[in-house]
Amino acid sequence: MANNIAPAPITIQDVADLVQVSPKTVSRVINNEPRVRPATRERILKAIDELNYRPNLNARGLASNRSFLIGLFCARPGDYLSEFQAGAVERCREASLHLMVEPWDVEGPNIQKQIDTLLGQLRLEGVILLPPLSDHRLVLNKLQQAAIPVVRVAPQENLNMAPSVGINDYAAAREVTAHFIKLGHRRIGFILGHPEHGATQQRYLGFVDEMRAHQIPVVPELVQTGNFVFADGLVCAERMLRAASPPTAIFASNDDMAAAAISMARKFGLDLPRQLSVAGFDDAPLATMIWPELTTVRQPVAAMARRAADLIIQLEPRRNGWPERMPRHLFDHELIVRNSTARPAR
Amino acid sequence: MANNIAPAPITIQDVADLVQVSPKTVSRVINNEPRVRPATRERILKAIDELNYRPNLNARGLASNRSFLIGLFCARPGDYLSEFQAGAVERCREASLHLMVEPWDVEGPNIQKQIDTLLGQLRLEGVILLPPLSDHRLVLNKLQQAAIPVVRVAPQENLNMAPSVGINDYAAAREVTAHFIKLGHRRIGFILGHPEHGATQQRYLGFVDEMRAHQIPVVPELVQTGNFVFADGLVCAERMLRAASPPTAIFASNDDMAAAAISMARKFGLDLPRQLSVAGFDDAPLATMIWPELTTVRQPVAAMARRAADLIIQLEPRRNGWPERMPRHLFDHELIVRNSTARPAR
DNA sequence: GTTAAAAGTGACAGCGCTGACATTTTGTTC
DNA sequence: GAACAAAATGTCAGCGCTGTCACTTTTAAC
Repeated sequence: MANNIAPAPITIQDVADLVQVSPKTVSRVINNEPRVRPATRERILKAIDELNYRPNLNARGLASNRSFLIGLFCARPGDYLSEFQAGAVERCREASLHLMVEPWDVEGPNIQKQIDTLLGQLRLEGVILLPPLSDHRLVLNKLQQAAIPVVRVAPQENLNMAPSVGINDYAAAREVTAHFIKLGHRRIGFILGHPEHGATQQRYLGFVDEMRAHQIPVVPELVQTGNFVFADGLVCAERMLRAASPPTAIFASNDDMAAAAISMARKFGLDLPRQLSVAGFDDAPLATMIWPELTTVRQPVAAMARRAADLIIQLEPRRNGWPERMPRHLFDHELIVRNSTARPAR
Repeated sequence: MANNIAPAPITIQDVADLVQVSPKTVSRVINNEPRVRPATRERILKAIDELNYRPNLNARGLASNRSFLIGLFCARPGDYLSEFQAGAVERCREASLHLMVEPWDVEGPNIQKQIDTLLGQLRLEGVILLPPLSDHRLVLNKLQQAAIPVVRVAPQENLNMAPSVGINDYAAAREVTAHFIKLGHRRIGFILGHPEHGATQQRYLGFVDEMRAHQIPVVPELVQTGNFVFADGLVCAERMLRAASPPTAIFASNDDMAAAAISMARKFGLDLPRQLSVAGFDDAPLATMIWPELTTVRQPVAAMARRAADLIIQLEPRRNGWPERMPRHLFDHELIVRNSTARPAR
């Protein structure tokens, strides 16, 4: 194997020498500081390009006590993560930051240790918290103590601890419910998500309120709790379908569980969507991979991710303190009607 | 908002002072170097723990010209990525390294720039290449020039440029094909994956060879190329089903496309699996979320990821040069038979 | 007990950059 | 064209750690 010698790395001094200025001036250009004559800036930029100079992040970080790292904390990987990640990375790049993804074991006892290590070693410049971490008190407190900018994604409570991004889950859930009702459904089942997940409460609330608004009773038997995973959806759906008076429609808190409901309905030999309408939430890729295709709610995940990263980047410069108000950035959702929902059979 | 003062960070000097040794000795302990009296090591370890000292990565990196960063390069996020990521991160943590995920635009013209930035700025200590990047000459060359350890995941060609992890796609594909044949299928369609993706060739070869071994002709009309995505699967399946003499079975190179084949078959009003058997590859979560559930091949993705990270870590210490032989780490796959495959209708 | 080798420890410079502050240059005003 | 302010640039130390090499102590050998 060839044993290529690493070429002598180019330093800020090399650039300074070439342009005949002090390293400090080059530094100013790199960091986009003002007070550099446009002509000088031009020459330096040119030299940087010519020499193909790349500042050493370690040196930069050591001298300025930065890390150029933003964390994306999440409980477990999933589709949502992938998409979110892509959006966040993109934005980070523009600010020449880097994104590191740290899957966490939320349940485990060593979350404390994990957080200490990450904050101590990495000195992250900001952290994006995906649910259910968005509402994890311990994590939030630690982060606040360390004075690290945080953005919470789809948080449950409005803790006024950090800005957040999300959609109006409540309104979206009302829309889906209204869609069912308009089709003529009255016995509507609901599958709740993970109890600690931000969206869970809001989506359920939206469902209940819309039902109430139409004076339709919410039957306890037809409200089941899943964990946002397919397997749980199966169980929940089965319970409902076995009920003395089964639902004509099921509203699941996410697409995985909705797919499970469809799968279970098929096992019960139901004709879909005639005998059972199902709606999900998220518009995951899965939604159009099953038959019938899912009626669901689309979230602009990538846009939300970009904003989240952006907020960190914006927040970051003023190290001392959060803005007084904690803005909740709400994005527009979209009800996507496909053929998993239809008028109920007579 | 509370404006917590960042506590004065603890440095190596603090530890040294407490134990009454030189910083260098503490450094030796941190880096697991030999030539430290066990008793001294003990005392230092204790002090580190007491003070809750965390070495500053930037300083460490600057002084020793390291970065403690491993890259995971991928073309676009997906389920496979999530799972892989989790496995790799886990292993990296054990070696107190960090994983950063960099989604790349493979097609784009600026891949060159991206790579330069990443290597120049981040000075990654190693890179794991996910397909189709595993076979990307430009990327591989750059990485080799920079003398950065690389592990290729599921590579197409055995370039002898870096160790790799993967399964025996060829053998697995033969097994799936044999399964079809044993059930009594003769007209079997095949949906190829992304042409640059490592597994594509091998899987197709396995299919062809097994067909040949049974003297069953491979009908050109029934071999279609997709891109590993659902939408392409639809198109490929439609073409086959429209053929003068349509297949009784379709073998798709991955689960997404298999799901598409099922979806399309349904649109043709076929009774599944009686009138059409379908098999996929990967055992994605999707495989059990559709009906009928997919017969497919399971890869031990998480284990492969761990190994990949491990290889980087192993490779890393001896900076000068690759091992002579480029080991291909092959993992055991598993044929998972579910109900998407059955005897063909008479 | 002497001696050489090996093991253990320390002194010190410097990695590449930026913060704080000093100095020089330019622009503006009368 | 002085006098001053503002803008532009430079000087220099030091961020926290490790590499190198020098030094001291222990061990082993005779």
